[in-house]
Amino acid sequence: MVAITENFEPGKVIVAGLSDFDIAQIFDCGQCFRFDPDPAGGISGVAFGRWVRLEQPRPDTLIIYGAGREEYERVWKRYLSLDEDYGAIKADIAERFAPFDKAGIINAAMERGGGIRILRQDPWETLCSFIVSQNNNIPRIKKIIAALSEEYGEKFEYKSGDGESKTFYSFPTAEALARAGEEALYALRTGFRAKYIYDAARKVAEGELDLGSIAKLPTSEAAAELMKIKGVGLKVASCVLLFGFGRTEAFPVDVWVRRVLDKYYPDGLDTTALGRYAGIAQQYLFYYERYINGNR
DNA sequence: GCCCAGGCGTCCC
DNA sequence: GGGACGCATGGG
Repeated sequence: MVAITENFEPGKVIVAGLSDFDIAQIFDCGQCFRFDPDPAGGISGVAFGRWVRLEQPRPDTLIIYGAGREEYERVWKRYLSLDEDYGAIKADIAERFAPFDKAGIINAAMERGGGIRILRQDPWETLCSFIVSQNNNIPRIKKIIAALSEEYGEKFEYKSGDGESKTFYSFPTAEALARAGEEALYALRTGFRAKYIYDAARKVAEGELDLGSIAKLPTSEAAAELMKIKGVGLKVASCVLLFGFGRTEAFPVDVWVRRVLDKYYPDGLDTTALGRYAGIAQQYLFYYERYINGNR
């Protein structure tokens, strides 16, 4: 069911009629590193240089603090994939998996992580985030992304009508990171990834790689372009395509998904036959194995 | 202390 | 094309 927006106030948006939507799952399933539980309630964070706090008082209702109606329609609706019919998407996934999945693992995964939505994040930020993610753990990935933003992003002050205020930083541009230089990036405890972040920043800043053009390429060609960056292999490229370019067919295989494939699909799962929502299915499986079966 | 993390580049077969 | 290994750092 597509979201129905029933009430808007300045600086606050209420979205009702939701299904297949759970902010806790969306922001704690390893796709986004800039949102965290907020002391005032719910979850808050930064995207596209804007700060918002999200609350979900009931399963079918979302409150967005820090955005007005126009901004919701232009930014957050798309970011949160509230313009997608996840009921239909799940039905498509179940059908595609049926030949491979006698045990019904995908159905269990869709049950447990049923509120996940694939965010449509900024491609550049997503690229840097998943470069940082390699051989790294999520708390530390978050710390590094925050450090990059505080050091080289733009500083903003958010103030609501009722006294809520927040200082936040946008994610730095490619130009800003290229200007900073590799050594400065290394100084932020990025480790061996500093040269990778720098290479990405330099290529994008100098126009050697145009993310806008990549957005128009077929998925496999787009992946090949992204993999020209040092430190970007198939897995990182797939994550960037899925979480940053809205390519829901991209199917990242990391250690957890590898485990899922070996464990539940020993006879093989043809990941190229899973359709245009394969990446969303991948995210249900990732969440299921890591957060439900795994011990974190 | 130890193992491991949403991998990748490099070397070697 | 595939398997072993090193990599910076810090979370659990």
